[in-house]
Amino acid sequence: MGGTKKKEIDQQAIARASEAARQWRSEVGESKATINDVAKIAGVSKKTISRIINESPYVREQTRQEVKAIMTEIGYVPNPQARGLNFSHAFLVGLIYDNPNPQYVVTAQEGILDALSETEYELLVHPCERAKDDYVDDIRKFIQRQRLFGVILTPSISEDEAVAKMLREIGCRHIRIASVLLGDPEHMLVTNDARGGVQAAQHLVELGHRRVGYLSGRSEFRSSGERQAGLEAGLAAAGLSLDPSCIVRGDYTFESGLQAVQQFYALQNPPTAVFCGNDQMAAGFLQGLRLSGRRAPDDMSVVGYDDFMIARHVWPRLTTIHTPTGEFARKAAHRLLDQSIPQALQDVTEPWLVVRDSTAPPKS
Amino acid sequence: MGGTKKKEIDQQAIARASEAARQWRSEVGESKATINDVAKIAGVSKKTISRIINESPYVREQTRQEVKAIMTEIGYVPNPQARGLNFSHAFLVGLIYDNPNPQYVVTAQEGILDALSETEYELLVHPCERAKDDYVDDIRKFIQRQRLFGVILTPSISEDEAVAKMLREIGCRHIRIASVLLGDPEHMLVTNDARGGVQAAQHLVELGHRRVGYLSGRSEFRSSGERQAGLEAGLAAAGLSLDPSCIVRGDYTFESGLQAVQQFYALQNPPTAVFCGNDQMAAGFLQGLRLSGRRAPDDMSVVGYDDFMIARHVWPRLTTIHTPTGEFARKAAHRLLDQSIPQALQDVTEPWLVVRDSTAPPKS
DNA sequence: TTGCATATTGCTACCGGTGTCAAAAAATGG
DNA sequence: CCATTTTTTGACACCGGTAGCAATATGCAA
Repeated sequence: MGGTKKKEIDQQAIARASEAARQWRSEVGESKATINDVAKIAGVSKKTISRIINESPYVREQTRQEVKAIMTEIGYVPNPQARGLNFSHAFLVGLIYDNPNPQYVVTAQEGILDALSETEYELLVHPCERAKDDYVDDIRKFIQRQRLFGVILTPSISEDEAVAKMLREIGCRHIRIASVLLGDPEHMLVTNDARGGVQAAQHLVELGHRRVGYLSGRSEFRSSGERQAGLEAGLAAAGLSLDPSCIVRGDYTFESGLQAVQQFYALQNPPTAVFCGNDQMAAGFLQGLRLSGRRAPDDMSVVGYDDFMIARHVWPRLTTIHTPTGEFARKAAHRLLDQSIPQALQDVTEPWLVVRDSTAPPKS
Repeated sequence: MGGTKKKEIDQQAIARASEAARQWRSEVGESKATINDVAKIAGVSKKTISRIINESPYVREQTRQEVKAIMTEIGYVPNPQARGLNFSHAFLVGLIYDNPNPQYVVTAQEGILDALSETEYELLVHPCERAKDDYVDDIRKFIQRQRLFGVILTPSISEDEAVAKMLREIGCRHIRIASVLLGDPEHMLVTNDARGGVQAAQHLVELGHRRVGYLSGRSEFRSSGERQAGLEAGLAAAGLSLDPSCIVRGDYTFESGLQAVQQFYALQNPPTAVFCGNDQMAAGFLQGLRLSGRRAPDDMSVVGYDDFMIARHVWPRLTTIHTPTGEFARKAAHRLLDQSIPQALQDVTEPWLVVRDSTAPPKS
């Protein structure tokens, strides 16, 4: 042991430092220590402690170890506010979202928190309403007030160029998770929803469907358009096409899925399968089928998108496209903090198909 | 107008101050202003500005208005980090949760954010795992590192006395949202789940059910016990009782609801109605019924708890107990910040029954 | 007009860290 | 051994605010 450094480390000195810290703690009690306390105990200047906190190379290894021992002993943690005051940013990351789906929000949140867990950063959540006309300003204030280090945006707010412009202007670091590349790739993480659409199309085509409908989501969400584009591409690859009359407008809610059933069956030539823009609508669609005395997949095959819990809770359980939301969120956080992306996340770049019970070959 | 104050306000002076601010802004550009800038423009010391920020009464009304005009003009916002450094707490509130239900988390979160929206506080989220053996320490570090102003806890972590004890020790303000009164009422917000159980019982009794089962949730959650106790009390009021054999253990997940069906039907005398500890399990229960060729409410009535979205998404739609989660969260936030509770929230103290399609009189 | 109480305001130190730059200590070379 | 270079360290100002207390301004009674 030892000898890997230029100098031998004086373990005794470290033990002595540790002992001094223990004594300090017994004298002062449980009060939270500051950098000054650590400096006093270690008998060095606070600047040296600061260097150790910031992992500066200009500290003798011996000194570093003694101070670290003291820090551990007295449970010293640098005050992020004081640090932030100098760095002109807080050690806080913001999550800005307007997605109404709670599962999306929580999943993204936990992904980010997971990436942040080993750092000194914490997560601030900030829902926003694009309906309000001052939402861009609201976000700006949120960032500037708390001097955020950076923000992560999720659809649909991530797809809003007005927000992106504002972020550029105020010089706020950011990562946008969106279904398609919009601005500087540097700031984007693309979920590639068109690929999911293609897979849905392939699945349905393989089952033998020739006439497929699409239930779109809210137009502010690019994802809806991307998923549709993917569906069209997938159908085209099989020599099929998406009949415009087979496109029904939804808004990503359960209710819109419910109502869409009537619209599809009002067509003179209804499709045999419907690809829904998300699971919520697909769940509503299934309920709508049942309300009209029909059943999936016997009367119509249904494919969802997202693979959230609801997909397994409905009956029949939904065939859907799985989006690795949590993984994307983790990636976004790592990117935001300029960390390397863990190997396990490297490969996660695309959605994939999950086949359950809501799809089958067409009856006729 | 005017004259309500002892002194007349010199509007011209205010206009002049405003003009000076405008000029400063045009000279300096978009850089963010500090208290020093404001002081310089106003021609007073920064302490005076500080007084105005903190709404000290020891400022001449004239001065206050001039300075406020300047602040508005240059868009000055005090740096919460610098302020926090003095107040020895950040302007941050933490939400500590371990509830696996995304909808619960998001609803609570948005309730808190709503209450916080008019304040200078922001919300930090912190999920935790009680399974880990250092979770109390983890929470403590979270609070101390960021110098949180206070925290709001939700079940089940809110029902953990070890955490409450730690919070008391480190002197951290906190509000615990729980189903039953546990510690100091000062720090508790009680959702009164037993009342919900009573209502479920009453509903089923009124429909004519004489034999009712209970599907319990995870034992760390007091809510499960409370809901059961309410059910028992409600049945007792009608001269009925909860047969211990009719109590099946679940864990609040969909899957446990699914599996519970078999267990109830394995009884030699199955109940005609089952009260499930939450909606997720009730949804699973409905699916379990269907998988075994049965239907609610024909073969069995099912009541859920929470009234989250899932209750309307399943088929038949769930009769359930509505918990005003968001309102409780808002209340908690107001209490934490020592604000008065808005009138609209005053009355919201108890859950209520929502009748949908999963309950009906027993067949036989 | 003076004298004293009260209302306003500013000076200085400090919260807990970091940047700059120069000094002190240690290593190197001849 | 001394001069020179490289490492390590510390003194001091400062980040953007707040606290304590003294200083100044103002009001009012006498």
